[in-house]
Amino acid sequence: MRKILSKTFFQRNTLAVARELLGKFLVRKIGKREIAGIITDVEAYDGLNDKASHASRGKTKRNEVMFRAGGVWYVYCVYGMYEMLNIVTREKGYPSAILIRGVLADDVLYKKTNGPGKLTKFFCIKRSLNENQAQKNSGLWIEDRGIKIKNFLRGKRIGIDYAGAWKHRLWRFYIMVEIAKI
DNA sequence: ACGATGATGAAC
DNA sequence: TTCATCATCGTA
Repeated sequence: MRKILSKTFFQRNTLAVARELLGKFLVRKIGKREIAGIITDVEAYDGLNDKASHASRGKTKRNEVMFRAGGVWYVYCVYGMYEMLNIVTREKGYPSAILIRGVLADDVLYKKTNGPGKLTKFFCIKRSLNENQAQKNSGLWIEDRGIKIKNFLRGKRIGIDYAGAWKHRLWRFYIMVEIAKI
């Protein structure tokens, strides 16, 4: 089973989408080469009130894509070095997105993709993908390949100590993966 | 524990 | 135009 997730999947409650992204496949195609990995770690950033979200201080040039209808990529640079990959959710006008923090491709690649900055580096994801649809024509999309995640963990979002009370929200969803010794 | 490294947004 | 901040990572 291989089904590319459509706009309607993303244009729903952000926390529900985040939870359901666990076990889906992130697929990257550059030329003839295709690489894919199971999504294992995500964080939700939802609405204007969420003080951890870029949207909390209103619309800016950078976060404008978060206000669009769900199903497009939001890619930005943090700490001057790392690209962060987010998928926009909800309907047009509601700012929200999900940060993809971890992907399991294979045992070797896992070590390289355990973290949002490493993930984008090894999937060759750059800011040129910002605003693009999560569909084949952009070279980056998400597929349902039939994996069902029964047990997952929730936790606080990483690196948002500035967010006041919002830093305690359990809006990180992730699964632990046992890695065989290489 | 800390420095790298540069885009961003708010202040001036 | 300046300046503090930052959804991180590698090294120690």
